[in-house]
Amino acid sequence: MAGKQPSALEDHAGYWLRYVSNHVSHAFARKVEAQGVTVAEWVLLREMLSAGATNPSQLANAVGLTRGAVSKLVERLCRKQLAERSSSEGDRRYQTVGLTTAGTRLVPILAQLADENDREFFGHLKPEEKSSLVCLLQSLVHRHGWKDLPVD
Amino acid sequence: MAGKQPSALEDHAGYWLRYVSNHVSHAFARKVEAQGVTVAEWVLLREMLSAGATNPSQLANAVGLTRGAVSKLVERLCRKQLAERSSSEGDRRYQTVGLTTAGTRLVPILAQLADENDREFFGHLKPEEKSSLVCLLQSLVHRHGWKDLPVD
DNA sequence: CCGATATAGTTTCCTAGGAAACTAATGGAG
DNA sequence: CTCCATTAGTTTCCTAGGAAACTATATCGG
Repeated sequence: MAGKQPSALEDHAGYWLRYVSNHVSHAFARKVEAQGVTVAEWVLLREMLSAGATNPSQLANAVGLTRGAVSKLVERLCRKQLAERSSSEGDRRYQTVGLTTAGTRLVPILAQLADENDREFFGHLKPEEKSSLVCLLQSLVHRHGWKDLPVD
Repeated sequence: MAGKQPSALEDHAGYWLRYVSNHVSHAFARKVEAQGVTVAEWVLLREMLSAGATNPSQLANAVGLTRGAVSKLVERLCRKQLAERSSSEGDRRYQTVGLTTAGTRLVPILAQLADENDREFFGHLKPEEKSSLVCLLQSLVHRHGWKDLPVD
């Protein structure tokens, strides 16, 4: 008798993961929206602060977006005066993108919003609960050899 | 001296959550794609199996999508012969949508793919690790009073 | 009974990002 | 040197879903 019901949505850890992740991300999106940027833009801006001036391709690689997506994203950031492109003088196929002064000033503000968001949702956890959650997630990343940083 | 660096992406639990969630969901998306459906369609199909014949609005409510999105989704499912609409005889504003025979047959297959996906990513965890993860996530859902089921 | 309001579902418009075609520039083989 | 392959970045096309306008129906107050 193969009389088992098909499993329900909530029977899967992946369901709960996505459920919570979507809510947390959405809440963060609304926070950064107040600063006029999207989550993807925040990711790129933060990456640019770490990396210094880089190429779009390296950014794409670092954040797990396609070059096409990064191209559009960089364009948006430039229009918002948060980043600027400059053509490198050597190989003329390459560009260099870097933060503007305004961009550099904005990153810490966004970082604080990220901190707040994390506190809002995970702040009530005991330190060891939170760190075991993060460790578990990191171990999954490591175990499956994921290297990129998928924004979506 | 406010000499602290702005926090990095990886400093946030939300980052790891989204990172893992995106990968797990994406892997699942590729699995169900082989059956010709999307994740959102799976969610709706599974919901329709549980709920029996319902209205689009109730579905929208149950899965946390807008009515507009559900309208399009139902249309797609009908075109794929997995669901069918019928106008209820009472209030003519209401429709009833239900699974077709093909839809009913597909759900268990998709459920199995969901099971496999969960095993692939969480199967290596000790039972108590997995259940503490799920419990933690569920407690977040409860704590923040989230009621909907956001697909995206 | 009639007009105002509310509700179910649809449609239109918009944004985001992926895939893949395309452009420009480089480098390498002959 | 020339032609071809490769690489960086852009653009076009496509899909998905949200917001809000829109249509049709129903209900309620007078």
